[in-house]
Amino acid sequence: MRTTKYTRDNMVELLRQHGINPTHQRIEIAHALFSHPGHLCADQVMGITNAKHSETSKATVYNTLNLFLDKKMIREVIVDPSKVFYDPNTYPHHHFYNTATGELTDIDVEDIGLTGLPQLPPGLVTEGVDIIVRVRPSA
Amino acid sequence: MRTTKYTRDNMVELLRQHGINPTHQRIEIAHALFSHPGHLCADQVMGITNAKHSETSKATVYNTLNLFLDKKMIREVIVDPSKVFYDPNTYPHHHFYNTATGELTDIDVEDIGLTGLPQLPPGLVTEGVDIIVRVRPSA
DNA sequence: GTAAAGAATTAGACACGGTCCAATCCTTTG
DNA sequence: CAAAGGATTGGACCGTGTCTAATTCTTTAC
Ligand SMILES: [Mn+2]
Ligand SMILES: [Mn+2]
Ligand SMILES: [Zn+2]
Ligand SMILES: [Zn+2]
Repeated sequence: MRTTKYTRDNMVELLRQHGINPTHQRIEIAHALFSHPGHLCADQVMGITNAKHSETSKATVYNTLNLFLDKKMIREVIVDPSKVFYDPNTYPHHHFYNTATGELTDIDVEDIGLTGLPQLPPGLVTEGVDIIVRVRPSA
Repeated sequence: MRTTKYTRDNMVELLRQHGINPTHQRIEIAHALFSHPGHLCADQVMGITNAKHSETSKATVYNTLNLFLDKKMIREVIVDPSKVFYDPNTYPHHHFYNTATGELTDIDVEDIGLTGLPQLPPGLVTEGVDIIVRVRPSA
């Protein structure tokens, strides 16, 4: 569990740790992602970032999210055919996905045991394993 | 393992079994899905269906795929943020996803052991569990 | 401090998967 | 055959995401 305060200063630090030049917009976007409980889509990031003063364009939001992904400062979660979710938690973990509300919830990887994955064909390596438990309201 | 021959007649049968009125277009689309080794996207379905004589519109392709999903004659696989894959294999199974080529490969569910999923919050039921192993060429 | 170079941001056009709609066509039934 | 309901259709439309050329901001060089 992370217990850091998500101040602008800490965001600058975090960006530098990932080799990213901290600009106004990048700091704001990082802050939006890390200070909100996980799993925002680009749209929401833009909304939060521009809530007070509109200062970050759509192009920059996407540029920046893709830069963060590239530098592995965040990861993406693909569960909805119509949009990507961005996840500030890069520690290995899995997800519940509420298909009714669109809500994503983390599942700690410690709890999970996964066995019996077949051997990979030669010439391939595993990039990651995603487990998605699709859930919905019971009645 | 299914060993059926995917004749038009068998497609008609299959459609009826799922309570779907078998029309020309639906038979062709079902045939495209079931006679090709799994995991086509809408685009490919349309290409195959219209390969000889163009006779099925984009609207009908999407209508029909969504109808098949509704009736659980096929399932969808969401791994690529830009398009949905349609899977004629509705028997529970998981997937390798080659992020370089976009190729999807089935993993038999028999082989897999998965333990330690946390209790669901009350009022929720599990719809399904998807395990996606993302792989890429090794060097 | 100023000028030039490089990095980042921007508006808006664009691409593309997917949905919607009103018009047409097909099939069934009486 | 006529009427009704079901299915299909072209094309407009929508939302996410990318691209581009112009602008602005930051860094470096003098
Ligand atoms: Mn992307
Ligand atoms: Mn869909
Ligand atoms: Zn997460
Ligand atoms: Zn499959």
